[in-house]
Amino acid sequence: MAIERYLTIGEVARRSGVAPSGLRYYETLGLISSERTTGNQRRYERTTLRRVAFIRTASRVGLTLEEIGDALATLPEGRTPTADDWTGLSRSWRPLLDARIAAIERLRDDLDSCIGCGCLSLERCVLQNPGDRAATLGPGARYLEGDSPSDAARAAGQDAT
Amino acid sequence: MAIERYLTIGEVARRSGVAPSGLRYYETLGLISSERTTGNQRRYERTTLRRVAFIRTASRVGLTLEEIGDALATLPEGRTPTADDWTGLSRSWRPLLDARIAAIERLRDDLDSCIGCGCLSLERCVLQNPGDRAATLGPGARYLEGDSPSDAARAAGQDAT
DNA sequence: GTGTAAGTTAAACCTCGCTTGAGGTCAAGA
DNA sequence: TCTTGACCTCAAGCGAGGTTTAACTTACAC
Repeated sequence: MAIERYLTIGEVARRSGVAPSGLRYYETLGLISSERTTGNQRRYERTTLRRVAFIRTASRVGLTLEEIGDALATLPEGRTPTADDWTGLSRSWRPLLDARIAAIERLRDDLDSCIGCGCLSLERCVLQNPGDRAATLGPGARYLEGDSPSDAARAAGQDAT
Repeated sequence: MAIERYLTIGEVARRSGVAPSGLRYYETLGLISSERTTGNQRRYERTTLRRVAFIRTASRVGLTLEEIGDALATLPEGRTPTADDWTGLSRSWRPLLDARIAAIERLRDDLDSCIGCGCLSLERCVLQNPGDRAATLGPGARYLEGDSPSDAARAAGQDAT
């Protein structure tokens, strides 16, 4: 049937919106793979575009590339993933997205209630005790997940006028 | 008036959940400030706790420390911020939070619709466009985030080179 | 008055998610 | 054939958001 047209790194870059350097980086992490021409240039299968789309999508939601790699590792080796393969994988992110939405909504509502009281105090303000640390949005904020629970408990219990 | 009890960096760290190193870092960025003892040790006003709470909260939502600094700069210099000061500041984050929630919801819903077909093309299903017509529509799924200028620039650069 | 926990600085180091640069090769059109 | 642009590798750099380390000094309880 149709010729299996391989894509150059530049083509994948243009179509996926990820720079060539980014694609090479993904490859070093094992997130994508490529064939090589006799001249050592990368050639990508078309399914790579879907794979990259998935990586970008998950990345935007705040997942680390390592987590994404773990998820991608569940796709079958040695054959082109079917729609069902992708469906299962997509579905697996759903609860995570829901959790993230819920967390940020809670944050907004809490902030809303703080507008009512003007407090932002550590004693009363729910903001100081986010129920869902995993709901952090950026790489930066995630560093704080290492905070010990005792820290949070102590902070919550202290007066902070 | 009650004695104005100043707090050591350790106390602020314990109560806020931010490590001393983090507090010093915030200070270098101008997000918080401190008095010094004759022995050069930092002493914080109690309002610093609120300030730090605000910084952490905003940071969790994905704002950069620079953006947070800009917001904090609107607080009055030279006097303890009142509840009203804080209220105004909190209110100013509301649209931002709403926007973030909307973005993630959209991501989730798009992903959801893809579960139906398993494509993950998000904009135009590749499975339904065997000729990869989606490729002609420009860089991939990035539109979901609202196409930041840097993304657009990078994509454009790719096309140009 | 002394031991030690807590504080100080500057600078180096860390993770993440890439980009940039140097130095060189490959592929395709005029 | 020549030229040009796209590609290669490897190493270093960036920016955000901090932490760690080294080499001290201070504060305070006993």
